[in-house]
Parts: sequence; structure tokens; C-alpha cells
Amino acid sequence: MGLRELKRERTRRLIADKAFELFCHRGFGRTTVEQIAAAAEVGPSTLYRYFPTKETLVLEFVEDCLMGAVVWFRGQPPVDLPDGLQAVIEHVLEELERNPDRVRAVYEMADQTPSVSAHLQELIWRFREELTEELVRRLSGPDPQLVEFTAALSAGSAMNIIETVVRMWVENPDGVEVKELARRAMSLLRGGGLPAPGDNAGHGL
Amino acid sequence: MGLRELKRERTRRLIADKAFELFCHRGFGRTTVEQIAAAAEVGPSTLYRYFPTKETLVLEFVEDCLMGAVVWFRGQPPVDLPDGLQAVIEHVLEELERNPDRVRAVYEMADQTPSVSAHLQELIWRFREELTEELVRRLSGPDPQLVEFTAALSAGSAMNIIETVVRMWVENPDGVEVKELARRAMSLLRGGGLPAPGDNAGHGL
DNA sequence: TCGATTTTGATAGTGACTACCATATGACTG
DNA sequence: CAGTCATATGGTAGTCACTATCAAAATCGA
Repeated sequence: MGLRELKRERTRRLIADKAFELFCHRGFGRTTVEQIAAAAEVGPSTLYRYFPTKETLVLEFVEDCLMGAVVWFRGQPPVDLPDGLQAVIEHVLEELERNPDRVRAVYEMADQTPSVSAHLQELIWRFREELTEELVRRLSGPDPQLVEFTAALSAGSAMNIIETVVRMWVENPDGVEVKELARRAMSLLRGGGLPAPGDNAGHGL
Repeated sequence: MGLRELKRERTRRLIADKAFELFCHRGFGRTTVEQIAAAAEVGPSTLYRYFPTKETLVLEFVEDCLMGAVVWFRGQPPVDLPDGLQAVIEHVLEELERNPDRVRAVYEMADQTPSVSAHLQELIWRFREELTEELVRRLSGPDPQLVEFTAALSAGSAMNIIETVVRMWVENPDGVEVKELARRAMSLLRGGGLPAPGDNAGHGL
């Protein structure tokens, strides 16, 4: 629209990029907000108007991937529940795979800095909440509590699969094919959250 | 043991209790660490020696329940994977149900304060990590990557069920029976993370 | 009781974050 | 183009969580 929105987006991107740059170079803990503001050539108060906390500067990309997938799913036509979950999972993974370095950097910072890890996990749970809400909207059933329950568990399964696949991918970038892992996870999800009775069950514990 | 360990545990409990009291009375954000230290009649530095962050003062109880269940499970004899997960889930839920008010208070604070929510979610993920580690130790298989994958997904399913049940219980304390919800979740887990094909599948989405 | 170890409390300091205000800048009207 | 309004910005001052350090006090072993 106007020139205002343009500059807003521009400075927002500038701040986030400079922040990520500094975080990768000096580490999250060794970088002060003041330094980021100086690098982006804005005042600290301006920075805080765009990003409420230091952690959001790190997690914006992941947040866009997760929440974007929910928004995308909201616009999709009705499908079966397993198909819908699979679609959401694949959508998220494809978006994340678009910037492998950024994903790895985020998880690295989360491993080193507890507060980043905490905010990352909270972001993932918020994704589950949003997805649950959408599933409830789509599901129908006589018992509303059962619908809520099923939706929450299903969304949680999707979250679970995404986190597991991404975590294994991050920890072993070259030895793991996201597509292959996702495919295995899909079959586990469809057959059940656990190894199916006739499959690889019977594992002694 | 000695008098030292005794006093240590005593002051630790004292600080945590006074903190929880103040949090419930004035709210998490309106209570300063200095006030907590004063209420427990210790210096702020002493408080920080026992609790690294303000949030840990809120979450100690939940952490004990979750991590205690993993430790308990570690001492259990080998069982089938679904049975083991069910046992862990029930153990956690029973421990949480022992102090309903405390659980509700924690979730209330988490809903009001983002940082508390973030640390709660991170705690839950740490529970998943610990459980995954124990499952890997117990599981056997030719492909170590598949073992890791199965363990992580299974532990995630347990985490998912616990969080879903507890959340519904907290949001509707009188209308939800934890035992009943847990039973439904168990059958969902055993039959699959999603409604089984012959059960309540076919929901339009 | 004496010496070694641990626990405590106080002090000073860093840095994230907030509230507030004066200024500047893009947007709309005559 | 001039004037006016809404919004964005930067600076200041302040709160509070948290850290580092160190001397004093409490506890333990002999």
C-alpha cells in the first residue's frame, strides 16, 4: 500500500537479518539488543516495537513456517483426517527444507540457550493449538468433548512427527532424508502412533 | 544424613512454598524475587543458588512429577512398548492428580505469563527426551536409526496424551474425569494415534 | 576445640524490557 | 502547495531478573 507499510516491512526485515547475522557470529548470549539496534541503525525502542523479545528475533522464520502451514490448511478443501494431517506435515517440512541453514542455526541456538529452547517449544505448542482449532472446526460429531479430544490428539501427533523428523534431520544433516523419514512417520501415523501389532511390535522393553 | 542436607532441603522447600504463595496471591508478574527472598527470610543470592530462574519456582512440582515418572519407569521390569507407555502415562497422571490445585495454579500462570508457558513447554519436551532415552535403552532392533525414531515417536505420543488429558482436565475441572479420558487416550494410542479405520474414522474434514 | 569446607548475604554490575515524551515523517485535506 | 493529523522514531530514565565476587558465618571432621 502506502510508503509507510513498505518501510515498516523493510526495517523489520533489516532488524531480523542483522540480528540473525550477529547471533550466528557471536552467539545469542554474547549479542546485546543494543548491538543489534546499532547494526540495523535504529534505536532500541524501535526494535522493541517490532519484536517484543530477543527470542522472537531468532524464531520468526520457524513461526512463519508453522503458522503459515495452518493458514494454508485453512484454505484447503475438506479431506479425510489422516490425509489432512499428512498434508500439513508435508507442507511444514517443505517450508523448513527451503532454508536448511536457518533451521540448523535455530536448533543450535536452542541447544545452547535455554530461553531460546523454551520459546521454541512454546511456539511448537502454539502450532498445535492453532491446528487443533482448525481440526475442531472441520470435524463433526455428536460429542463435542470427544471432537475436541480427537482434534487435540491428532494435532499433537502431527506436531510430534514434525518435531521428531526435524530433530533427527538437524542432528544428522547428511545421513537423513527428510522425505524418507516423513514417509515412515506417515505410515506410523496411519497405522497408529506405535508400531502396529503385525508390524514391528513385540519389541521387548 | 548430616544437618547440612537437612537444612538445605528445608530452606529449599521454604523458598518454593513462599514463592508459590506470593505468586497465587499477587500474580507471577507482580511478585519480585526480592519479595520472595524476604518472605523466606533469605538473601536473594541464596535464592538463586537453589533456583536458577524465577520460573523454576513455579514448575518444580510438575518437573518432579514428570521426571519422577521416568526414574520410576527406569526401575520397572521389561514390558511391551504399549504397556510401558500406558504405565508411564498413568503414573504421571496419578502424581499430578495428587495436587489438583497446584496443577491448576501452574496452568493458570502459564496462560497469563508467556515466559512461564515457555518454560512449561520446554519441561514437557525434556520429559519426552528423557523418556526417549529410556525407550532406546530398552528397545532392540537391527537399525539403530529406526530404534531412535520409534522411541522418539512413542515418547512423543505419551507426552501428547498427557498434555491433552491434563489440559482438558484443567480447563474443565468438574466435567472431566482424568481416568476416563486417560482410558480413551490409551485405546487411541493402542489402536493408533488417530481414530482407527473401523472405529470413528471417516470424519469429514 | 581447631581447622577445613560449605553455606550465606551483601555489594556492585550487566542487560532485557517498559513507560514516557519530544520530534520527525509520511498521509490526507483545503 | 500549505496545513493538519496520525503514526513512527529516538532518547531518557527506570525496574527487575540475573551474575560475579568476596567476606563472614555455620557445619563438619578430627
